[in-house]
Amino acid sequence: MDQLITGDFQANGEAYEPKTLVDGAYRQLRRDIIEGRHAPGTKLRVEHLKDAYEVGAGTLREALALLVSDSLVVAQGQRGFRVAPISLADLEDITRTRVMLESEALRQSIDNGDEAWEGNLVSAFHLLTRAEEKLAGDLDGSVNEWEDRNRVFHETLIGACNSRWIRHFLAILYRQSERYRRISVLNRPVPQDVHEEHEQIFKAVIARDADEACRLLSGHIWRAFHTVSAVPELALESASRKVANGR
Amino acid sequence: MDQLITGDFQANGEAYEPKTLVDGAYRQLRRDIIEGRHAPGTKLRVEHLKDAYEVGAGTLREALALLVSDSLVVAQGQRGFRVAPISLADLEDITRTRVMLESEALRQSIDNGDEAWEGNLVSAFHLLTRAEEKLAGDLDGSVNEWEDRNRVFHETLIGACNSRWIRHFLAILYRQSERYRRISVLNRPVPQDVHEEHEQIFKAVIARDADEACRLLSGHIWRAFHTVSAVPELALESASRKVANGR
DNA sequence: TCAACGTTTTTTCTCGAGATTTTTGGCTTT
DNA sequence: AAAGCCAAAAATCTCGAGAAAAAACGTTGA
Repeated sequence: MDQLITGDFQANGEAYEPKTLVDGAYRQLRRDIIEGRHAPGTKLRVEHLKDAYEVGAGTLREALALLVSDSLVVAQGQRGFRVAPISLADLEDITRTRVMLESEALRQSIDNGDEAWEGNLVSAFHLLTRAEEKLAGDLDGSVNEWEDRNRVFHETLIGACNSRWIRHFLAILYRQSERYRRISVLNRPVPQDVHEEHEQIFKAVIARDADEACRLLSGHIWRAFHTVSAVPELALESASRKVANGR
Repeated sequence: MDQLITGDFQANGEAYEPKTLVDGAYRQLRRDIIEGRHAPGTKLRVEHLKDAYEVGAGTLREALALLVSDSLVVAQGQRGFRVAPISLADLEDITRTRVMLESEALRQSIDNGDEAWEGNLVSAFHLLTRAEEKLAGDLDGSVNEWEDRNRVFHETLIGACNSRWIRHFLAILYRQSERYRRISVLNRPVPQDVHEEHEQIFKAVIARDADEACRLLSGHIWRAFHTVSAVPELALESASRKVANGR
């Protein structure tokens, strides 16, 4: 299978070697936006960024256009690109929509999943558990590892869902969520309870109890929302203010 | 409010004046793909298309990148762009996902909608009815008008849904559906029953009967799926074959 | 002090040409 | 005849410079 340039999750977690400069710039930019190095609402000036990412202006423009796919960047005709703004209302919308889609996807996954899928899930859960242990041990740089494995775990949960469109939309929403979560993680580390939540979800899925699994998953996603919304509004407010100022 | 370049529906149905060449090429290309002038699976050669759309190569590339947002175009690293392929399985997935999202959206819309929204809906239904009369009269060029007004009607139905993300996803799915519908319309005109279905949905919504409205809407969308799937598979098959051939 | 206006500066948008990769087509060999 | 290989052709990808638009800034006048 060819390498398609899309925002979807990759089937395997292997390292991805960008085939073109556009693709490389696209991935770097996406990462920098999600991890907050480009603050929400700020302008993305091509002249400035092309040096930072070491590509031509046209190349960078194309990468930015691709990022519009993921709703991480918005384009305003004749006035350039800017990082998609954030707000608490938006996060609530993301959360609600994600709960709806992810519940449906999990249900389908539990229905369709074979033993190979179960195996993948066991593996993903194990790796996530290890990452959570390291996180408690407060090792530096383990946050990125946790983020990766958390993503893979959620991705694997719905991996046997046979609706490509639901998975596509969830990939977009997950990235959006990650952006908000990164902000809240700066102030407060991942709570202890999260591991227990993951474990409960894992057990319910293995037991093929769809109702219980969806109930737990919904609670899990909503709890993440409340964690972020409890963060001093400064982060969200300042972002909005930048947008209001228009620069 | 500024003009954002996104694939979402516009709030008003007014004519849109493209602000940049990229934007213009994007809209023209989108239309040509949806209406089947670029067959599913075919390669989109920049060298060839830049003349047809009268823009530079870089500009066209950027427009193509924007079309990836809508999943109407897929990019393969180092091997250019091509029109997103179609298949019956894909249409079924689109339909199922759309039913789920559109039901939820309609429910929210019925809950939230004020009288202004009701007014818009009455207007949209009236215009659609007129278009359907013309269609029965077999006037040429009325298909495009019907498509427009059908889109506006569905758009208005969920217009009072306050989830921006659901509306965003539905806009994408609607465009995909339209693509399939255009193929089936070539062989068979819009069935008579469709008008009656629209009327029933309209009445249920005005009566604020969410359950009944969703039931009717789901049936309506699924019926469209069955209409397309009844079409001689030739259109879908040939498209798939082109993809398999890789050119 | 404030508002309006015209100039300067910055930034976006666009194009054409060159380098790299993929694809095509023909040729040889088994 | 089929498979493999090499050269030619086409297409993609990339860059830098120039035109058009928007934003910033200082000046003038009330």
